[in-house]
Amino acid sequence: MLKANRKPKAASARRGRRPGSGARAEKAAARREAILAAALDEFSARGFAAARLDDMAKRAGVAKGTIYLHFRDKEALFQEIVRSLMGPFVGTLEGVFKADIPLRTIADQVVELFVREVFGTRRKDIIRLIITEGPRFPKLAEFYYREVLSRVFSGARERLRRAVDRGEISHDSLVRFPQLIAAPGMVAIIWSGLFDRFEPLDVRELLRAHMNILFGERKTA
Amino acid sequence: MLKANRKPKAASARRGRRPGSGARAEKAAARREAILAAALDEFSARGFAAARLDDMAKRAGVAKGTIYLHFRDKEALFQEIVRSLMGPFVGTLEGVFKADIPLRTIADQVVELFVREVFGTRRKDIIRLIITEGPRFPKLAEFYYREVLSRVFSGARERLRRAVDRGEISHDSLVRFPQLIAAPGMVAIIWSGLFDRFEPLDVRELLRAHMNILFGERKTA
Amino acid sequence: MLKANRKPKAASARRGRRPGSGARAEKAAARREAILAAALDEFSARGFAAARLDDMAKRAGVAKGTIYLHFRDKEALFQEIVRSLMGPFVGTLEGVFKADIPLRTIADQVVELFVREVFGTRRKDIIRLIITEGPRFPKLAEFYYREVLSRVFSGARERLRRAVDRGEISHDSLVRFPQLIAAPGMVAIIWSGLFDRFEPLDVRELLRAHMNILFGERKTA
Amino acid sequence: MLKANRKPKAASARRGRRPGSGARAEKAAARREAILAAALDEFSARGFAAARLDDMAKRAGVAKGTIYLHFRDKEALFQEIVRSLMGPFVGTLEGVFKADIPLRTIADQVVELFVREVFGTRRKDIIRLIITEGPRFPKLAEFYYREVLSRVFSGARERLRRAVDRGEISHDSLVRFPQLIAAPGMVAIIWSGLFDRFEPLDVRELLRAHMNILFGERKTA
DNA sequence: GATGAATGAGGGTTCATTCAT
DNA sequence: TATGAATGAACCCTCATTCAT
Repeated sequence: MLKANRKPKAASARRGRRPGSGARAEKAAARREAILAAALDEFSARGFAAARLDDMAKRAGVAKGTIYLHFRDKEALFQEIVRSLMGPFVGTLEGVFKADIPLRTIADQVVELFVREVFGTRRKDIIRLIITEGPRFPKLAEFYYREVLSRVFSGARERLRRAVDRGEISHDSLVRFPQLIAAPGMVAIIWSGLFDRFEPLDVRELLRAHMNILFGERKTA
Repeated sequence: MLKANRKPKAASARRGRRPGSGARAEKAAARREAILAAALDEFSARGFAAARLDDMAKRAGVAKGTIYLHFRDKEALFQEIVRSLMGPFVGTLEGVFKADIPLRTIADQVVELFVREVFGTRRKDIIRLIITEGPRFPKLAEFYYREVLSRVFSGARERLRRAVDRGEISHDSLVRFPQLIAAPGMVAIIWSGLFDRFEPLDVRELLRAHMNILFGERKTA
Repeated sequence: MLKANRKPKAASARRGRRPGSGARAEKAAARREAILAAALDEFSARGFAAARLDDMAKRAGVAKGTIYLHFRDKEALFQEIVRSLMGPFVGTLEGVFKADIPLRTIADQVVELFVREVFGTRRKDIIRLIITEGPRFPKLAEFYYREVLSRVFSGARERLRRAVDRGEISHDSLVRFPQLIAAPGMVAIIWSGLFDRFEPLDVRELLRAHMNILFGERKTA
Repeated sequence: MLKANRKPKAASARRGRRPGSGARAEKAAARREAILAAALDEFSARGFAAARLDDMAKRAGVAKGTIYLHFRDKEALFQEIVRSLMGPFVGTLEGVFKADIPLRTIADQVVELFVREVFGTRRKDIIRLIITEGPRFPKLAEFYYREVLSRVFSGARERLRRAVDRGEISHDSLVRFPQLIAAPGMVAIIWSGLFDRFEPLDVRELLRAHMNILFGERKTA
């Protein structure tokens, strides 16, 4: 399941199934994952249009036709990458917002989570792909909005409203515009793909500075 | 010069020259602009790779071959769009930073400038294209960094440093990371292309809220 | 291997292997040959630049894309035609020069060989193509010089030197200029493509007359 | 009139015409010649198909459209080059055959004529073009056969027949195949375009050796 | 299921030819 | 007459998708 994911092919191994079909199913699943990983590489490197199924197949160690056994077409494969990688991550973020900890601590954790679990993994590439290819893939944008953004924003807004009520913050701008919290993270991803060679960006410091402005100064972790 | 430009064909009319060659030059310039505008439409709608020169020609009312009289190839045409539209805009921004007005006023003007001169024009599309296609066009990213970003950031940093010295702001985070100022604008552009149909974003309000957080509350202009 | 070749698809039939892959390999080879033959037709008829891959594909009974499974591009296809047809022929000629027979007999055999194996086959077209397209294909000319001409001339010179030593001929002009031996053959090929409809040329007689002048009269073989 | 020709634009100047139209006609003729010369350059360098009218126009110092004022199309221009350059040369050759001099002397003169007036001038390029492009231009081949070859061969045959009658030569092979006389010259032209960089050819020596074989030894001129 | 050879539509680019000026 | 901008047909090559093995 690409690199950013866990539990690879355990499901069938845990239960005592017929070894034959189980092994076959496992192999099929492994292939599917290999294809997804290879496809992400290629999509990231070249963009949707320029990425070649031939290269993905080669990279995944399968024949070109095999891809079509797992995905209807190039577009379906592309969308499935996003689906399979971003879905699992949402829960983690929702958990942070629901934890009974000070807002400032949440901010710190979100920064660390972003740096470690997004910027440091393939999820960075996924988000970049959503940004770069999304305009041409309405269904992808919709999926991402429905399954990721709306849920994350919803959790964030809830917690922020509580923060306003409790006096942790003095205005409701962030409730109205949670985008203001996420914006520097997005910009960091864009920047890294475009301008890092001219002017590298210390993402963690960028985000910390941002959180300090939003929620008040705090010593470095 | 696409839509965001002024003075169409005045230059030749002012001087008293042979009508023939002047009219021809004018028409050539008009065609060039028509091609640029049509190309921007197509690039915006489909992305660089999927945009067809055939469609651009049709939209511009010229033959396909005519495009090659004005631009070496598809890529040169693409880069020229960015060049011709963003270049002239940099000076305006630099002027704002150099004006002898309070930082807070500058912030307001930048918001208005962005809303009116970027978000309300084709420049929004240009920036979106830089974001979406830049990763595959190193030269484009370099041009944009060199001719736009570095100059704007340089002007901004200078003014911000003065603001720190004068006590207009109490920290130097924005000097280190001018990206923090621009981030919501970028996010607004991305958002508008991806999620506006699910959740429209009031860009002016977003940016104002952001400036309020960065530089302190202020009544609406 | 075009028409000048033998043994069609026997190789795989002889051994007892999986019928599938063998048949596939055979078919692939057959297609390759069909493409080469069709391409030679088109190149001969129109010249390199004007020959269309589309026509070759149609003539070979394959799709246009199939050509690119076997040859990198139009030029590679062109060079491969020359390579595959002329290569095998060199050895035959070399053999004649090395045989322990009188020079005059060699001359007769060379005439017959040329008439039967060059002028009567596609090799005539190949040589014509080398003459007509070579100036624009330095690599082709080089290949032909290296793999064909220099080897044939080398063999010829060696035998001619021996002939001088033995007194079979009284001068060394042909050692210095083996081109003098080949010239009428080349002219015959050129003539046949340009002027045969105005004045047909009896190639065998032409070459015999030439050999008679070079090596002395002889009754017809 | 290309380089190999004389008397450029004298015709009109000699007679006392209206200066206006005369100058105009002269200029037109000069342009025509410039175009022919430029076209020969380009055709020689790239072959008929790959030669670009654009380059010819540039090289001739005229606009592209001007070419069409003098020649119907690319093909007509090509044929006209051959026509205008080879025509004048035929008479010279015919004269040599008719002169009252020994056959052996004629042979020497033909060699010198070829080396100086063909191999050392643009006529070499013309002949190469006839060889390389002729197969695709039946009308060109016909013109060349009718206006050049048949006349030259006719003159040569006549003289050779006389030579046989007089006992200057003992066989009639050359009467039947005048090509045998010309062959090394043709081969020299082909060779120079294909293989000179691998193995340069001393054309004069080649032709002298050839004539020595055909007509008997003779000291170098 | 897995393969990869085969397909053929599609698009960027070139360039001979035309024609308004 | 001369120009050269404009045209658009033509063609090479790519690559997503199919399907016989």
